[in-house]
Formats: sequence, C-alpha cells, structure tokens
Amino acid sequence: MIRFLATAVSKAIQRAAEAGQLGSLTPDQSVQITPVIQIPNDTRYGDYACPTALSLKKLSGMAPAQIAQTLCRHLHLPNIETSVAGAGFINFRLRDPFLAERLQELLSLGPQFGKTSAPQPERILLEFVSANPTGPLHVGHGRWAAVGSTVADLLRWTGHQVDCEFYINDAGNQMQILGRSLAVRVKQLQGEDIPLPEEAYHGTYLIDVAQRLLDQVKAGIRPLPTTLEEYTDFAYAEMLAGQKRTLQQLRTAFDHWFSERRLHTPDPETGLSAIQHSLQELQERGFLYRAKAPRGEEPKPDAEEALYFKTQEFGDDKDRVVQKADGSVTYLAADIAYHRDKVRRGYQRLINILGSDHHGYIGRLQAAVGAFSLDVKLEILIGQFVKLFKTDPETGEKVEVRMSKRSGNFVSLNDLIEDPEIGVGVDAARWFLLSTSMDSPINFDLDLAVKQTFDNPVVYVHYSHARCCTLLRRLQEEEKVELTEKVSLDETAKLPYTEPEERTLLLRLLALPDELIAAAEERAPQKIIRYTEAIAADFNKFYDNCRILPLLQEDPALARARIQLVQATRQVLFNLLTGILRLSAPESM
RNA sequence: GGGGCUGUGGCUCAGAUGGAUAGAGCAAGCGCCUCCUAAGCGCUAGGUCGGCGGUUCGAAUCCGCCCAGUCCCGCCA
Repeated sequence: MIRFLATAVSKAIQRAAEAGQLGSLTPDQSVQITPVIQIPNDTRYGDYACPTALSLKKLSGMAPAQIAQTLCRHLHLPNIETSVAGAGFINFRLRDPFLAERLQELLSLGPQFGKTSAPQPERILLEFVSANPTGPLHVGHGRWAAVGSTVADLLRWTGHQVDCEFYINDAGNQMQILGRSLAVRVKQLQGEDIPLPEEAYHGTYLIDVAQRLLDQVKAGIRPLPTTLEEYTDFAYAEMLAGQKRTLQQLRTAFDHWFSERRLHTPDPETGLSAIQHSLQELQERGFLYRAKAPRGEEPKPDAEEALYFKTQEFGDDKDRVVQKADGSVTYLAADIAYHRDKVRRGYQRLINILGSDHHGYIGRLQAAVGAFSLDVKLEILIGQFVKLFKTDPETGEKVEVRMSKRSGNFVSLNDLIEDPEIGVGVDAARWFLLSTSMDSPINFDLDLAVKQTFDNPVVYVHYSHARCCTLLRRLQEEEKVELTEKVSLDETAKLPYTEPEERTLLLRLLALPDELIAAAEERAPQKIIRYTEAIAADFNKFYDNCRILPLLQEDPALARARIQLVQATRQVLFNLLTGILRLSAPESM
C-alpha cells in the first residue's frame, strides 16, 4: 500500500514538473524525489498521509498547500479520496470498493498474504550466532538466533533468497583447553583429586559430558580416550550437538554449518589450505606487506617483521597482521579465507550479525570482502548484549550478573527456555528476545517476575488468535454458517460496517505487506512484534464491540462482513506467528 | 585518550528515517460478564523525550558541545 501510494505520488510529481506547474522544480529534479507515505496518528486526517509537499517548498519556491493541490490534480487513484490539509499534507482515504478488493485479496491469498516481490531481489547469506563449540549457548546467543532467523524470514517474505549460516569457531587453542578441561573432569569423576586449571572451562556442564563419556566407556561403546585430541573431539561433538539441539528448540534453522577447521586443512591437490590460498591472492592483488609496524606507526624497539593486510583502504583505523613473526596465521587470516569463500559462492549480499564487542572488526571484515570483490555488499549488524541482573536482598540494589563461560557463571539459553525457576518457554523466549531493538541492551532481572512479564504479551496475542479460531469453529459447527471468502458490497458500493473498530482492524490487517517490507528493510524484527500486538489490541476491541452471533438472523450481510474480518484476523495472526516470528498459534486456550 | 551503542511516565521498552495532540506493556486507582473466551474492554493518574546551544515553516528524531551508563580499541580466538 505504502509502496503503491509512494509511486503514485512520485509519478504525480514528475507529471506536474513536466507540465511546469511546480515552479522552479525541474523534471530532472522531480525524478530524484522519493515521497514519504505515513499513517497519521490521528485517523481523522485519513488512512495515509504524505507530507512531501512540505519539503518541496524550497525546490519549487511555492507554498506547500499549493504544491499539494497541484499534486492532487495529477494523482489518478480510483477509489481513493485525496485531500489537502494543514500546511500542505496530502491525505488519502481508501474508499470501500478499494478496501473490499484488498480484503478479497487477503482472504484468497490466505497463507501467502504478506508476501511481496523485491524491486531488486538478492541472493543473501546471513551469518549469525557463530559460537565457539566450547559450551552451551547463553542467552546472548539466543538473541542473535531469534533475530537472525526472523530477519531471514522477513527477507524471504519480501522477495529475497536467503541462506542462513553458522560459522563454527572450532580452531585455535580454545579447543585444546576444552579437551584438557574434559580430561580433568573425567579424572575427577574417577576419584582423582586434581584441580581444574585456571584457564580451563569451569562450567559444570563439562561434568555432565565427562559422565556421559564414562557411561559410554562402561557400556563398551568407546574406549577411554588416551590422547588430548580424543578428549577434544568428544567434547567438541557433544558441545556442537547440544548447541544444535538448543537452536532447533528455539526454532532457528541453519542451511549451512561452516567449520573454521576446514579453512586450515590443506587441499590434497595443491597442498595449500584455504587460508594460504587467500593470502596468496591478497599478495597478488597487492594488499599485503611485510613490516615491523602498521603503516603510519613507529615500530617498537623489539618489534619483529610480520605480514600486514591493508585493511585501512577499507575504512579500518589501521592495518592488521595476518601472519605473525613466527609464521603462524592470526584469527583474521581465517576470517579472510572465510569471507573469500562466501564471495566465491556467488552471493550478492552478505549479512553478519555480531555482538557489540565486535564493532571494532567492521573495518577488517569489510576489507576481507572488499579485497576480493567490488560488487558483493557486506552488511554488518551490531547488536547489544543481554544483561542479567539480580536484586541484592540486603541493599535492594540491582547488581549485574556477569556472564562468562570460563567461570561457568551464566544463564544458558536452555535455562531461559525451560529452567523451572526462570524458564519462560520457547514462545515467550523468542518474543522477549525479539521485542527490543538490536541497538538497545536487553536488561533481564532474574529476581523480578520476568516470567509473567514476558509471558503476558505472548498470551495476549495467542488469546486473540484462539478467540478467532473458537468463534469461527462455533459458527461452523453450531450455527452451521458456511464461511465464504467472497467479499461483497451493498447496492451503494459500501461495506456494511457500522462501527469504527471494524475499519480500524481492517486497515491494520491490510498493512501486513507494508509492515513486512519496512521491518525487512530495516532488519528490525521488533517492528513485527509491535505490529502483532497492535493487531491483537484492535481485534479485542472489535470483538468486544462488534458481536456476530446476535446478527446472524437480524442482519446477515453485516454478520458475514464481520465474520470475514475474523477470518482475516486469524489469517494475518497465523502468518505472523508461524511464518515470521516462529511462535505457536494455538486454536483454543 | 579514541570509537560504537544507549539515555523517553515508578519499572521494561516502542516511536515507520524531520511532520499534525509523544505511545504500549507491567505496576497503581476506578468501572464493565443475562450477551461469540473477563487470559478481555473502557476510564483516571503519571512526561521540561539526559543537559545546553544550533539548523527551519516544524526536532524525541539532524548537527555541535557537555553529562551519565555500557561495550570495544592484541602479532587472543
């Protein structure tokens, strides 16, 4: 709808400019203007409004109200009433035949309603979560999982092709530490009195893993590991499987699981690893140099020569080392190889969702993509963390609980979902993780009645959906009403509605495609949360004010029109709940 | 010291890219079931949108400075 009105206004501006009716605004300039269409907060003004005439004042040298009048004359919108109000707003009011047509469209498209095609469809690779396989996922990972999966769905609904990818950080010495930690836990279970080294993973989850390992040994499934490598492999497999389970539980699906190790493994044909290939290519393209310090910096007295990547050319604040003085490669080298791989897989856009602690990495990642392709766009979404608080029983003050895998002091994603004390279930967990803009941290007080607080809005929406279902079921089964999808107008081309709640609800439901487009373009799932809540609120007001059963005999036309609103509400809520937010949609409560 | 993000009713947060009278949910108070689910609806109360200045017809939104919170600034991964 918004896109439709925006193009209509855009064309009107062009036509008016070509006719020389917009003062000093030239036709060339007129093409550049992208009109703003918004929903006024006071519906008396209209269903949609366009303030663009106001901003054209300078370019045209005309009074905004006059511009608006001119544009109205060039707008040819059947069944939409246009008017000029205030300082120069163009207000649009959708007439009943138009609304009926849209409602008809909604009902016949059903589960497909809301899908749009993109002006420029893209093949997109969306990377998110990408945790180390060294422990259970924590609540913070859950945030990226919920946001990532929803952004992916939003992009798909708006006409893009999206693959979701999890980059498994399974290389580096953290994996050895994991193996060593497990070995100690096993020995402890066998009765040896040895302490866990300081740098080990202290979380109690490794005790469970150790127990499972011993159980398997006892059952003769496998021998007790004899090398560190075997311990590492067992722990790795267990951790990864656990993470996959949790993500699946959170209804987050990945198309690819990309192992970092793969980048370090030499290709049997060339004998070179993907990392070595990448560095070679960077070398050939002139992006590497050997020095004792990055360009523009004085080397420290004891500095040795290392291999630097010119990340500065891509907006980084200084060049970065890819190969250390001792010949080993840095973590960035793996990232370079990884992003080279992404580029070579033919995507037009890469989107990475990262935590705010990674904001300093934007420059080097842009370099890792930019050095290999000028066309592939890399978009990095930085999100703030989930912070946990506890209320100190003595002082009554809120204290932050530090999450750390090393110390074992963290709330896992599983806890949030199913812990008897703080667990809120999958639906409320997803809702909670999606409801706040990524730019804001989520503050989560473990002692407050968070369970109810986050449960409540989900229940509200579920309740509305269930009300629709129950009502429709009752109409069919008890009242023997045949549901129809055919929308009809009366002899004066009016919809039979009588109450303001009906129109408000209808307009809200018809906005689904617009809402999905806006949320997808801004990568802002929280907008869908707000929108879903708004539908539920509009529906409950309608439900309270506009009864149906008493009308079945008295006013069948109105009853039917209201039933269609219920059908439409059920459909839109269903599409949002199951298709975008990945929540359940209960049919009764 | 430099940078990212944040600062909006008592609490948790929205605010559609600068628009018409700043919104929800919890918490508080009052009212509404003879009537399709009261897990609901209506009403009341609560705000100098962190502060100061600027840009213009118009600012919570853009710019500058300041204050506060938070995260980052490795030849770690």
